[in-house]
Amino acid sequence: MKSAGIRDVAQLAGVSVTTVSHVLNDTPNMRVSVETRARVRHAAKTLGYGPNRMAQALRTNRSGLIGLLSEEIATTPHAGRIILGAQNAAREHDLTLVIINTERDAGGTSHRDDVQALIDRQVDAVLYATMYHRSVSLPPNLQDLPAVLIDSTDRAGIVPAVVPDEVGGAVAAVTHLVEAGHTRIGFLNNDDDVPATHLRFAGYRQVLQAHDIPFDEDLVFSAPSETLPGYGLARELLGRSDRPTALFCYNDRMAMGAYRAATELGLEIPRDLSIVGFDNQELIAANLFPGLTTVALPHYEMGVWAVETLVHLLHGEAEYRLIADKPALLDCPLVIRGSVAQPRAN
Amino acid sequence: MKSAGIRDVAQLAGVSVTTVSHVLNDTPNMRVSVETRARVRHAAKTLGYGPNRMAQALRTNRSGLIGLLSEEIATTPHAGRIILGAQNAAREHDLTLVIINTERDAGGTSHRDDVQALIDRQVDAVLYATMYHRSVSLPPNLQDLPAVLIDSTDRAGIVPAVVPDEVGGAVAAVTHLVEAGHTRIGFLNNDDDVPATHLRFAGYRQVLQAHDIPFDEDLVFSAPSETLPGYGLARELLGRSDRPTALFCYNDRMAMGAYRAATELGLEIPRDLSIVGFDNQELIAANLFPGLTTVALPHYEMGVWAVETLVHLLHGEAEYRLIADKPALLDCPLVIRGSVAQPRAN
DNA sequence: GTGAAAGCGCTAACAT
DNA sequence: ATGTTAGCGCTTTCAC
Repeated sequence: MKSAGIRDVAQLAGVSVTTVSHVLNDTPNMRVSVETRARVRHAAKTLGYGPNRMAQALRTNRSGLIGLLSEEIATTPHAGRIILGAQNAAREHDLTLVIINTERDAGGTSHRDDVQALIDRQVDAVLYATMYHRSVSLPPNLQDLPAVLIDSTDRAGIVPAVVPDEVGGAVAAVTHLVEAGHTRIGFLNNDDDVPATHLRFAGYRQVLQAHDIPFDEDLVFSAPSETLPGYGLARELLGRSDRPTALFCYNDRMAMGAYRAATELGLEIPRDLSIVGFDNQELIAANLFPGLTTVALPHYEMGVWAVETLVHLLHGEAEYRLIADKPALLDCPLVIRGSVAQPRAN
Repeated sequence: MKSAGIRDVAQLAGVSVTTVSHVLNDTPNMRVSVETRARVRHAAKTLGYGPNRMAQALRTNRSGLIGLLSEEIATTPHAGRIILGAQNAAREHDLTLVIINTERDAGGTSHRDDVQALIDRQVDAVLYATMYHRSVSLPPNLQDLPAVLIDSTDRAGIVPAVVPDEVGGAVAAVTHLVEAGHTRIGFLNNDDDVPATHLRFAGYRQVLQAHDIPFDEDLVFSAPSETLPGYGLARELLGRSDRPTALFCYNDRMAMGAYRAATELGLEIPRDLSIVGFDNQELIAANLFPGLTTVALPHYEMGVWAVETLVHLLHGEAEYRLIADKPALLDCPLVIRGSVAQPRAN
């Protein structure tokens, strides 16, 4: 049994397909009597009618599909949260998400081809998500379509973008430490030249300054943002006689390294050393002991924001064209677990 | 400028739309001269022609969309790997993946509704993925469509399914330990009544038996498969005077707990204690020190397998209807890092 | 307040 | 070897 079509509904309701279409689409200023509407709605429900999206798409030239071009879906749970947010928001607007994975930093025309694949599939718009916050130059054919960037900014400043409020997150983290009573706060930073490196550092300095704590450059170390380098840095920093009482780490992996260093040095967390991380990677943060207090990245929220913005763009709301100017900043909330306490009285 | 249609190509090539359609679709036993074909192809390329998928779908009643219904996309990286595999395989067959997230164990008709949402969107088939290996009963409306289960089996045995070869993975893990010289091997098992619990245990016993190592039930402990319970179990098992020289852990999180227990007891891994995990959660396994030797779950491969099977199903290849009988088992390879060594000579 | 009919871009049965 | 044409299921203009 093939599923019901609009004419089946029309027939059952004893009206024309036109009327059915009007009623079911709530066509603005249609003129259909209340009883007729009820009859049509009832007939549709009885038959379990749902419109054929392909026919609709063909006719209206709107597929209802939105493409999500994402880097490295597989590597981190972050992509999952973006997808989830985007997909939930899409459903609200009766849009469907189609996903294409793309290589990071793939050479040549790879991204161009991925965008093309999406265009070939008649997507109405595209979401372009990178796996860490950075500045990108977009494939030229992305210009043909409404688009929104997630977790990166358009080098050319044309496409609206949404990124985490890195500074705000770092401020929240370091403030938390300061409010617990710490004044000697080490910072284990990333050494890549990416926005997060500079912005989290800026947040760190900002808090010190706000609390009149002198900035001490001997407390700031940089290395690749992995567990092992984090460990190495922490060993060094914590081995000193004037060791800091707290550590702010660029990310949870570095914090994991710091945990190990602390353990080896006989420092108990949080009694002897407070630590806060960044990224809120559940697998790490929730499974360390004690649980790592860290800053969450708003991946879910960025997914939602991006779809909402796309919807506005699709509706042609002019003001949204302008928001490309400045990327939207989304809150990075602090997630408190058990790795922060007052510094030990000396 | 709206994109070229088939008649533009026809006009440019000086042929009819039929011919263009035949040529571009490589329609079986069409009769078109070689020169004409070339002319058509060239015209298509010149115009940058790509068929309108919506029109195609409407006409052929095949959308080229396949729905992936996945639980908890956001929670683990596992979903990402399934998506990636499925998406790569889909692209090979010119299929597009549309993703819907669904709640785990959602009550009532929720899964039914999710499947319906996919059907409403004219997907040709659906992939149904759960986040851990188990047996499920499927929403009734899934029967209307070709479907394949990923990481779970159909209680009713109707739908083809693919799951990890848990026994094989456990065998590989424990064999690795035995071959390193261990004979007292503890097992930290999950205490949930899920297939993996029983199958990994079966693999463990199987290896012991194959090597004439007597099974000692005092070496097997169960608890929820989290870090903290893993820690507790390991403390207990390793605190004994006749402690095992190696631990096989149900998953990497429990192994992470075991690492902590070992550290606290002054046991150095792998010198004093060898550990093997399961799941290969990179974030944990690669970031522990030393790196955790563990067993990888074939999520990517299951995604690929599922799409390939779906394609066969869609082509109506009868034999594939039968494979629902027995779920396909995919290899769980051992990933060797640094947590296994010979037992220390006494 | 309602309906007839054109047509979105394509495929495929049927002519020629 | 190539062309004509109906029609997929819907929206929308226009007529009544």
